[in-house]
Amino acid sequence: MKSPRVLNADALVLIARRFGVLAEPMRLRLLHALFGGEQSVGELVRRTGGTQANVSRHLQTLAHAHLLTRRKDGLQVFYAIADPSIFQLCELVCGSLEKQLAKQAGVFAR
Amino acid sequence: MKSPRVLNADALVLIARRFGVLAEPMRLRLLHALFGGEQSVGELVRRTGGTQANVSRHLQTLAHAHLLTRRKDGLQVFYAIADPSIFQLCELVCGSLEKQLAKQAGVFAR
DNA sequence: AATTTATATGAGCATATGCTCATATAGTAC
DNA sequence: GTACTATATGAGCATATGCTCATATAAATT
Repeated sequence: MKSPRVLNADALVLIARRFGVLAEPMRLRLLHALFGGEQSVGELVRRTGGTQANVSRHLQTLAHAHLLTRRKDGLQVFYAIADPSIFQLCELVCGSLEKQLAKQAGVFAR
Repeated sequence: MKSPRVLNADALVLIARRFGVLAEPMRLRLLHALFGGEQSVGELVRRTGGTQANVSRHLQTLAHAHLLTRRKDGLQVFYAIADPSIFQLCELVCGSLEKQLAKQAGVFAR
């Protein structure tokens, strides 16, 4: 175990923003769809069932946060996961939630 | 590496909520203050410099999300970190942000 | 019971966020 | 050039979120 970080106000704002970017189901949906690799916007629209405008906006949000890379090829734009820590982040949160829900379920399961 | 999870819409909403809880500087401040162990509300008010009302609200939010435990003793209420995955979560995000900022700094540092 | 202390909460305001529709931009094909 | 396709974006609305002030609740003290 490392000693805990000391965090100043600015750092906390940055961290909060990062979490905020991950705090939308559609953005998580997009990240999830990109787990398998680079996809075009159109492909992501099809996969997620969102509107083109909305998907485009969320992709921008993710890209501005440096969680996605953007590559333009002709008419299409391809996005891909830029920050592999996303995978671990999702694993951590999913694991924690699963444990929590299992515990809650246990209250009834006797 | 484990194979990536399959996530349905409900799961994504839960995960998004969890991230949302972490997406406020004051809540991160409170978690950070609790890294060293259980604290009373009053103590947390002093440490964070927030108002009593605001700190109390944020603590509730964190407790409702099962990230904090609540223990009442006489007049005081003590909160503590309930989910140790928080530590790893913060480490991950901090590490990722540091890397990102270092890269951005490098653009100028030549 | 009345007073004091610690915490929680209702109400209201201000700001942020997400969504949609329509339109703009940029690249391709003719 | 014109027409077409893929993506981005401005505007406006609806909802969510956070903050503060005042007040409520709950426990301890006298």
